Amino acid sequence: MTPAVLADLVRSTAETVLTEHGLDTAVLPATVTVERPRNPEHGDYATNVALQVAKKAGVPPRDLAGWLAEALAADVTITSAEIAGPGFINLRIAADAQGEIVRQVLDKGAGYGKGDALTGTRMNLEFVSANPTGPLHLGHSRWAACGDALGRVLTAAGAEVTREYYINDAGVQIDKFAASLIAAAKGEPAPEDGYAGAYVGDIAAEILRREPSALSLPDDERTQTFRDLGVALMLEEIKRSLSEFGTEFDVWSSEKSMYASGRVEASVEELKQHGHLYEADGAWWLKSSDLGDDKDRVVIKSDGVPAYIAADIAYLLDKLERGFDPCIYMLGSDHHGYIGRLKAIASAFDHDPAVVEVLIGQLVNLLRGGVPVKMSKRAGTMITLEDLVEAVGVDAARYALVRSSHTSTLDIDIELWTKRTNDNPVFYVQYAHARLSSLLRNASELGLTVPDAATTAAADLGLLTHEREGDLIRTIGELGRVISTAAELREPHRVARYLEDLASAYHKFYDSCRVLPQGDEQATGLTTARLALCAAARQVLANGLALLGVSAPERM
RNA sequence: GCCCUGGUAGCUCAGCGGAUAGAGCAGGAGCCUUCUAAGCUCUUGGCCGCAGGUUCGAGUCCUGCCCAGGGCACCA
Repeated sequence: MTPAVLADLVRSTAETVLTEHGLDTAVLPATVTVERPRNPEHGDYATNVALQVAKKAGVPPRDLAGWLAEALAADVTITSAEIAGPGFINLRIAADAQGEIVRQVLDKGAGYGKGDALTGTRMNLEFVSANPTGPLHLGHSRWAACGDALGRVLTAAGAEVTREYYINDAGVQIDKFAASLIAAAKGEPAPEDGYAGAYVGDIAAEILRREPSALSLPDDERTQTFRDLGVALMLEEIKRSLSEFGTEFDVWSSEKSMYASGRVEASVEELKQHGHLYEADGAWWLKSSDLGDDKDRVVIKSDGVPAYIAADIAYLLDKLERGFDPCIYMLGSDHHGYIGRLKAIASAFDHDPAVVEVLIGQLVNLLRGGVPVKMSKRAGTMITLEDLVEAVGVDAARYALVRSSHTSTLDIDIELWTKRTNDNPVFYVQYAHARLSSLLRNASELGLTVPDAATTAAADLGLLTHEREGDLIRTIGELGRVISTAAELREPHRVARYLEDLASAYHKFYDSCRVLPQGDEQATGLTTARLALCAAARQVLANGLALLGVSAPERM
């Protein structure tokens, strides 16, 4: 009896009950809420459906709850159904019915937890998109971890996801970068407004290694060489950092290519023809204030050069033409002003502005023992992704970044995330997986059969009646809902929190339920059932960690 | 001035309108001849920033205010 099956049972029972009392079944929601109560005394599951529909149905909630409870209690899978409070129904599930959750995990394996809530949606997920003018810093790291995890979660919920990185390889910042590289190559200090940091010197040196005569080229060619090689090398390094961080992209889009391919010109022309652009003070403006934005935006500057937004327009149109809905942008809080203009652009192309979905991430601070870490060897003042990974490792870095809601600022304390105790959530969760792996290895060494998809039928899961067993099974049963909720709300941190609950449920089970026989004891049916539960718990931990891109170690 | 995001235990943070608001850490007291003690158990600790409103029911939704961070370019 999975939560979804239980919800269906409650709904269909409610339908029957309403009909029997001559009431309209249309008042029932499409899916009724069945949740695990915080207080275990309130049962295994509880439903508030009577409270929800009583008013619409025109009956007192407790009366409706009473009828429903009586009908539910008649089902063989339900051992008790009691009315509580204003009209909740608290349910207890028969152990063998509940054991079906374990069977389902073993049956589906790595696929357990996947759903179809988002099946049929083609999503574009753009994240990181850091300028190729410097290494990835902490803010980018947050998006690398959250974006990657969100991509995995959305995919698990059935969406078709394209992960995309937009390379700002055109414009003024790139020119400044090139100028900084040239200065560094000459051994001169960085120009004002240029890029400092040790990496500039490294890249300049690499350019000179590849093109020893680069400095003596004519000005135009020299700038061109340093710009192109510099961007290529920086991008290479960014890609390597991301790859080592376990974050992969499907599509790398280039701002420069938006111009080269004529997309910028074409999309601007299209806006003109639709009457969304007007000329004033020698510039072309997008009439975005008519489309929900705060103000109008200059698209073509009075000197005839397209403004930055021109490429954004071309790029969004490109995404829309590729058929994505929604187009998700993960941006730092300093870019929240983008929301209005991006939605305005979508509107200008006759799309629902809701096609543009912007997630705004707050800052990340790095601390050591409560003291802010300030300097980075590499980037001068910024702390880089590689600094973070060097300090705590990939698993802890990813987990720390994805564990909290991206809407709140985040403090990551190096001291905490390198601890090997349960202060450190990633170790707590990984330890549960390692502990389970060890237990299952020991079972095999004892010659015991650990139930799998093929042999699960032999296990009598109705023997799992201990409170801690039930709690662990029901927690395992939540993965599907956690994934669909995390996907729909775009909140991958829910997966991490869930894993901590699951690890806790497992550790508590482990503490009070002996699995393997000791001494001269013989394995019993309970041994087999508990091994099945352990195999399922391990699978679910592994599935959840995979969604976060964090490893599930066999040993620690 | 306008916009965005926070404000929940000493600290770091959960909490998709539900019951007596949670976890970890920190403080206090316990549990290893036995499957990994990187674990578990008990315990101390709350005007959920403030004030109204909607609701059978508000930490959660709405309005106003206070505080903190960020943003409001013919920059990218």
